[in-house]
Amino acid sequence: MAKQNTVFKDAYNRCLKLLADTSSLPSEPELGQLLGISRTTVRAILSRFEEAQLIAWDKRKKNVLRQPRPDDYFPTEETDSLAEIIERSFMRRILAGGAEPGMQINELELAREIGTGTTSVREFLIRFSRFGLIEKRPNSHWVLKGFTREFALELTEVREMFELRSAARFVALPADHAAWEELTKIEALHRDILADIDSRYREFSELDEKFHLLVHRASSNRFIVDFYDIIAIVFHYHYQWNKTNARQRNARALEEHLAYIEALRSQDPARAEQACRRHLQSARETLLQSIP
Amino acid sequence: MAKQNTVFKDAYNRCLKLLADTSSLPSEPELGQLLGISRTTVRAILSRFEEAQLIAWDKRKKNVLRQPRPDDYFPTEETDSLAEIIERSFMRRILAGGAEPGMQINELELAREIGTGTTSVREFLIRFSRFGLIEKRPNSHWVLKGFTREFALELTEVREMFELRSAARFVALPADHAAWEELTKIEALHRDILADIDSRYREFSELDEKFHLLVHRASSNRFIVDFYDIIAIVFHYHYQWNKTNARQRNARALEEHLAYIEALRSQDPARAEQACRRHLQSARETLLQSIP
DNA sequence: CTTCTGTCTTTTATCTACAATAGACAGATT
DNA sequence: AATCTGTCTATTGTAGATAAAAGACAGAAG
Repeated sequence: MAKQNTVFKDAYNRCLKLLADTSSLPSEPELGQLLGISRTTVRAILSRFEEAQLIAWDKRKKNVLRQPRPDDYFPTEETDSLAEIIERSFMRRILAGGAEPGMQINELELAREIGTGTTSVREFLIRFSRFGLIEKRPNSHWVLKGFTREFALELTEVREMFELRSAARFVALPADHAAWEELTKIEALHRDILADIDSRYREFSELDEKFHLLVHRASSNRFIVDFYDIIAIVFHYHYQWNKTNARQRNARALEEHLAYIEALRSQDPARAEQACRRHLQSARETLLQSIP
Repeated sequence: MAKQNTVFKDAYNRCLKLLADTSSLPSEPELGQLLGISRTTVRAILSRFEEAQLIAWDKRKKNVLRQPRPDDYFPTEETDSLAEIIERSFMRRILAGGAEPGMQINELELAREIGTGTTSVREFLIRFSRFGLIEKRPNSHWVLKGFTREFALELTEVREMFELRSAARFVALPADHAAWEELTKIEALHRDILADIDSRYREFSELDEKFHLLVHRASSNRFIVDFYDIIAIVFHYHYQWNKTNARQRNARALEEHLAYIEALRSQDPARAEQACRRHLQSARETLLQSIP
């Protein structure tokens, strides 16, 4: 195989859902827009729809013949891009599995294990190296630096610098900035989850990422915003395999977020800084506690 | 060609210099250490030396037969790694040439132009993307974000945060830390260059990088240290193609560095901060002036 | 005359192949 | 006993090939 057709399969699945709601599909360019793909792929999907007797397709007419059945969908495993597969597989090895710092990482072995070519693994490692967890020895292997205490401390140090600066910018945002509206939505979600914490605490992780990213964006600084990727990925995977006290931890963070949000909304720099510091402090402690 | 033998050629050239100083070469492992290469490559070099009648090689005896001549060396163009070639070529296009923000970057075209395979170009772009100057549209081209005023402002904002923090750490370094000794050496170099500024001002660039890297290292934070790569590469290439007032600019920076170094050595946090701020301020102004 | 479709070309994502380089091991040498 | 060399194997860096996806353009349809 030269290229996985995951774009096609994923868009096909999403297009099946669109199809469930109408009696005829829109034009090819419009579908492309809607699904975020090129017309080439749109046409591939339409062809397949026709073959599967889902639509009757003649030029501009794309009439729906029947509702999609569950077995019309491609299995979800097939819709993940190779990069996602490699990322998950790799993160499991280094964050969940007992990966010792100093361990060598072998491109070929990794590729064999994941069942892909070396090129993709290599490109993943290059992209991943900016997270500071691995390092390349030229003409030789990669070295795992490990998800250690020092790593967590260095990460949180920068995070705190950046988030404090971003929070300071946030309170100075003009009243008509879209971020305020976004903040309101996020606040409401916090209250929703908190009201039903026992069954919904798992949704916190995603919300956390959204909230902090919103704050970081206020910095209008690409380096600060980009750095948040590192934080997000580390927290995402780390807590995914480390669920001790998840309910309690998330409940506390939700409360802190609410105080933080209120402080931001007050537009008082000192209050915002204080609330931000308090939350970052406890986030840091929680992270450090969970590292052996 | 599967792999360029630049490691071999570069090490060959360096080994020729070693050969000029002795009548017999050390053991293979020792040579490997000295040149930073594996024994396989050492043996390849020794074989070639033998062919070129430079040495008589029999097991442990590697007697020098004659002094190397200029034409024994490989031309320097052949000793640059592919990554270096691609980097230079690319940086010239985007920093020197009139590259408009929003311009599309095409892997295939770039590869053809440089005369290399797409894989290497692709990997370079991935590595380079962390500098915030380009961005990938998945399944499609890269977009040049451009070396604009905003870029410079965002870069310097983070730089200032990081360097202030690092300088604060520096003054707190224990007296026996190797950084102090390094600082003394760097200071001496500053004075040397300043004493003969008219003919040596071009050496500033390299010294500047060394000095600031030393300061950043005091942070003991990999993210801060790694970030300095971005600053270094941007300044390096930018001033390489932008030499207006280079002599004057460098002289001023040298003076500021000396004040900054003295402040660091005083171990007084307030003085260090002040000197650091002053220098960063003028570095920022100089950079912004040079962007249209 | 604007938007759509059919067709064609170009580029990207990925695999495979192979020379350069690194690295391992056993026997030779000091 | 320690270090070195000869030989062999494994991995990396890079090119080239190919299917998937993007994108360009002319003619068709509203």
